[in-house]
Amino acid sequence: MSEATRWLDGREQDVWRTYITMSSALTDALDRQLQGDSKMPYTYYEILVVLSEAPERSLRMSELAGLRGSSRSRLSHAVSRLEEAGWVVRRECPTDKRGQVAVLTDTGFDALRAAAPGHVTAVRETLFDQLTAEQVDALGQISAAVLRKLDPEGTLPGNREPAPGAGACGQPPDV
Amino acid sequence: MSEATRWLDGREQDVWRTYITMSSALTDALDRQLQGDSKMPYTYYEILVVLSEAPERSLRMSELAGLRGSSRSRLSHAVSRLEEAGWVVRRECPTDKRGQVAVLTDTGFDALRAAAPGHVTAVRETLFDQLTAEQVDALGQISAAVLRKLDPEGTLPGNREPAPGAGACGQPPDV
DNA sequence: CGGTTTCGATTGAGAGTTCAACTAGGGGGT
DNA sequence: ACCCCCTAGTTGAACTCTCAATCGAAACCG
Repeated sequence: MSEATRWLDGREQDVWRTYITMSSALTDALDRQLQGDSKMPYTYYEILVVLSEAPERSLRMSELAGLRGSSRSRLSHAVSRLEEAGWVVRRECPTDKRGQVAVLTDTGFDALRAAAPGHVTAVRETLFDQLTAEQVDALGQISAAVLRKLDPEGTLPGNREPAPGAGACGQPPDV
Repeated sequence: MSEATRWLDGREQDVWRTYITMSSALTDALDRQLQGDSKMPYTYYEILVVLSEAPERSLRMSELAGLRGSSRSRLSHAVSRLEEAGWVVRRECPTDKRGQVAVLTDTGFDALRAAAPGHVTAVRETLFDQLTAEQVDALGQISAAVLRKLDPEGTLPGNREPAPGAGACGQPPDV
């Protein structure tokens, strides 16, 4: 606090402004695409993806929250909403009576399978099709470096080594 | 639509997951820092920044919305909120009776000046301090490439050539 | 064991965003 | 003038997210 602020120089300001504008425009575009085509916000899509890859297509609430870097409260609200849609159900946890387990239903899996192609196509067209192979590599390294700072423990997906079953997001949902 | 979906390969999935996780964690962190230290969400901070750089520290509502890539509705709600805080006032536009002009107040400017150091420090520590000079360059080019696709007309800040008075975001607010 | 603390999860209120109306003023064209 | 349409901006409802408060269940401890 006693240190003088290290302001950004001209180049850094340019990069920052361009990055933050691109970043919000990109998530906006993906959100709109999913909401329009599949009636689900992007954050809910991510929940379905994570569940679809989990064993038994089910996860404890707090594991799900941790994997998604979202608060317990947010997840609780979200799962309530997904339950209304019939895409997820809550079950009691057999080993811990405080716990709840979220399970992806068949309907939810179908909804995910229907939503995936449009989403992946949007990601490919807006992001990967605009970049060279070297830029894709660079983006991966840059993201990993920043993420290490934001999440030193490496609990978020995409941080540290690729997770064991890490497919997802861009893959066709497994049969 | 008749084309087969071009799914992401393993490397692309990794990059995408890492990027999207980093990106949301970064905006979350910045939002939290600003909300905690300065009682304003990041989107409102951006509005104050844009206003502070405009001539007379004032802009038409729709110009402000365009520059920020946000909807008119969103901006209208936001300005209402900023007006309650005493940071912005609305004035009628002299040349167009439909129009409204948002003007940054002195109080608003002081709030911005107070918020800037903490925000810039957070950006520097989480982003720029984690990257090499080459990576900063690469990030700028990657962001610009994706933004060209998302905003072909180049109306958003950070797209196309650096705007005339483009300082902002990382600079000490001008006296 | 009883008592306290911590943990897993939910709830409700408050704030921000989106979307679809809606109001009102400008700008042609005839 | 008049009519039609487009533009600028606002509004309210529905939805998501955050934060603080809450509650029951586990874990810990003397």
